[in-house]
Amino acid sequence: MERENQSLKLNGKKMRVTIEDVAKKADVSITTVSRVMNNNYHHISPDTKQKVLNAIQELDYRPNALAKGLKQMKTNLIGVSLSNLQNPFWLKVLEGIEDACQDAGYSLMIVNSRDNLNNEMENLKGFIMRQVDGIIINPSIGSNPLFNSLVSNNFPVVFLNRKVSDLKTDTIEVDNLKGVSLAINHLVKLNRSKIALFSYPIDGISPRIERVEGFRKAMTQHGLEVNESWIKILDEKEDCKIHVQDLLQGTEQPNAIFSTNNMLTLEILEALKDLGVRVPEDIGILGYDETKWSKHINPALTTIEQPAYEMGKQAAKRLIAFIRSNEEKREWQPETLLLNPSLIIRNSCGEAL
Amino acid sequence: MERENQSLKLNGKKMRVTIEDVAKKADVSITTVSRVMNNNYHHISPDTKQKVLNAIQELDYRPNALAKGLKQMKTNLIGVSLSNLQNPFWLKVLEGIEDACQDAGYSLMIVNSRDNLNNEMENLKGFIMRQVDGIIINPSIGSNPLFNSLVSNNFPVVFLNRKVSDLKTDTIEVDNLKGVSLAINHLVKLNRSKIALFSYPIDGISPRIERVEGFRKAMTQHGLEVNESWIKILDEKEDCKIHVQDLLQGTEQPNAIFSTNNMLTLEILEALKDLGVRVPEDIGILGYDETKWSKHINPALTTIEQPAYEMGKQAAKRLIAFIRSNEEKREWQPETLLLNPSLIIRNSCGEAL
DNA sequence: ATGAAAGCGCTAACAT
DNA sequence: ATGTTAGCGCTTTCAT
Repeated sequence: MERENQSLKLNGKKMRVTIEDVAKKADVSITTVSRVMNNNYHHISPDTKQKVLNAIQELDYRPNALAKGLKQMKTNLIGVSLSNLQNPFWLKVLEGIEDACQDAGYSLMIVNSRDNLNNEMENLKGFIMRQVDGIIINPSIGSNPLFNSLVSNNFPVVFLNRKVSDLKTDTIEVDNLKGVSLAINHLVKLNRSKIALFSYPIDGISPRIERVEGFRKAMTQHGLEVNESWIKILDEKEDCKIHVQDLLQGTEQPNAIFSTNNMLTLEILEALKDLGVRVPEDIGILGYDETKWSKHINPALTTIEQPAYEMGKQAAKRLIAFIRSNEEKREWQPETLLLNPSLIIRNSCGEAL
Repeated sequence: MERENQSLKLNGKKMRVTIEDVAKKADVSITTVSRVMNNNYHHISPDTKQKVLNAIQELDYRPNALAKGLKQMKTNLIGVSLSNLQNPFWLKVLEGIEDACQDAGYSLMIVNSRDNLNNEMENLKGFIMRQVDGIIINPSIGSNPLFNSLVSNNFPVVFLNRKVSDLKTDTIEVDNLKGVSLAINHLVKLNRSKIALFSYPIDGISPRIERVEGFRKAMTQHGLEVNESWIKILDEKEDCKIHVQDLLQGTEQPNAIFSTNNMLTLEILEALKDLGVRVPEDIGILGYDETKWSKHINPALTTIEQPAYEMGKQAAKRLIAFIRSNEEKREWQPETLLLNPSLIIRNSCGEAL
């Protein structure tokens, strides 16, 4: 084959500069080039080092990560699989992941499974084939059979937010029971104890389970009764207005709505506005997750804040420790980290009334 | 080396199943395995094919994409570099990119340069080293010296939204002049012709330039005068309230604000609220970009919508065509695609008054 | 219809 | 201090 003009443009096609080209230019062996790049092992004379550095610069050489990864069985790539990138909460998480990974020299491969199990499986397979060093995953709906195989193979995975039953894994969660309790306490304190709850379908998703369960628990603790018909579970595609309407047509009416999801909160607010119901005069609303817009909507939203950035940061740190531990053939003990939510008080529950 | 128990778990360490393992299990050559995987070339007897398929399944084999990519000089990976993932506009774009790429069998490597030139350069270098087949980039602030080298090497790149001067490239843009004209027409029609403009720093960013220039142009066309002190340029870290205050303290006051960025709009709205200025009674506001929250803020925002999803989709399609063209050693003619914005009328400009 | 072998670009023993 | 060489796991030419 035409082993020669490798480093020339072939009819306008991109040239690829390889380590060999650098070696030739610097008049050293490729090993030497490799060594100065990774400033590895044995001392190298300042002279040759400089020669190599010059050659690299002149040729604008960039090592082929595929070759390097193939050889080293390590890619410095971390796969991040998120269930729903549209939700700004996850972008905050992502920022935490990004920062922690950048510090440690890892790049990210981010995929969006859009709460679809099939997408998630395809994405994970892609990660595996691309030989990522580890995976951070916010599981989508449904139980993914691949999780089991990953975990039992001791592959570095950290789960985010949603617990995966039966698996002993690293998981970063936010204390949902506490979050809900914060919310209900606040409402009760404001004499808004006739509380309705809105949630997207539970579908076995742990935070959703915990928020609804936590709701019952918190209500009970306050000696309050839970009106089952005030627990509204609805699909993302469903018309929220119908449920809100239904809620307001009962014999008795709630004086507060606890929305367990930030996107859902927007839907509820719109329905309320359409129906001419005033917030917070007629009904209070308390949301989950702080967002860019929380304080700008009308009225400014009282909400449970989750430490999203921190969550991402911790997940990445944990994963990287996991990866290192595997590299050094040490044992790894999975752990669950529970972060604390907090309450941001604004005006949507009638605080200023 | 212990070439044997390759496919066994080494003290809990993940096993790697290779093509060789499959070949052995199916009692064929690795070539044959490769062939059935890629159902390539020569016919293979149904018998052997089935044997191989079985072996693959039993071993849960997944080909190593690094090795494959190294050999084929092709990764089926597309790098996406965005200037600001926090802005929901870009997530919509991303969705379009995702859909188009998935259809064509490409995976994405998404990075967030956070409007920082250094990050952007590092991210691009990472793309190159990882041998992505092409890059979609929304340039961050500043001129990136790498662009030149990419483009002149005929490397498949598509630019999004921001034009890169002097380079003959594929670029997908939205017609900013038209967008601004839509906005100003609307305002004038509502007798809100004393218009102030808010923008983030121009910094040579083409859509910002065009929106401000377009503003002047549109005003002139309506025979309106541009009050220079009403053109407010401010940094993301700056306190927006000061500028709003300043605006309201002049001898003459605007009756409308045209905000050229969706994040900025939230800031302005907050400042206005803090200052006790009513929207739209005292002043109207018209924003750029439609978002999830646009209709939920108070009052519902009248805004210029950009076809974000379409933008992403077109960019990806264009890039993939570029890649294919290179693979087939055909000539490629870069083009600029100009998409159309539209006006979404709600209540923030006093439409209902 | 199937297989042997070269080689993609790199790193890491193992020389010297 | 530097070089030689054997792979990493795959695809692809060339044999058979």
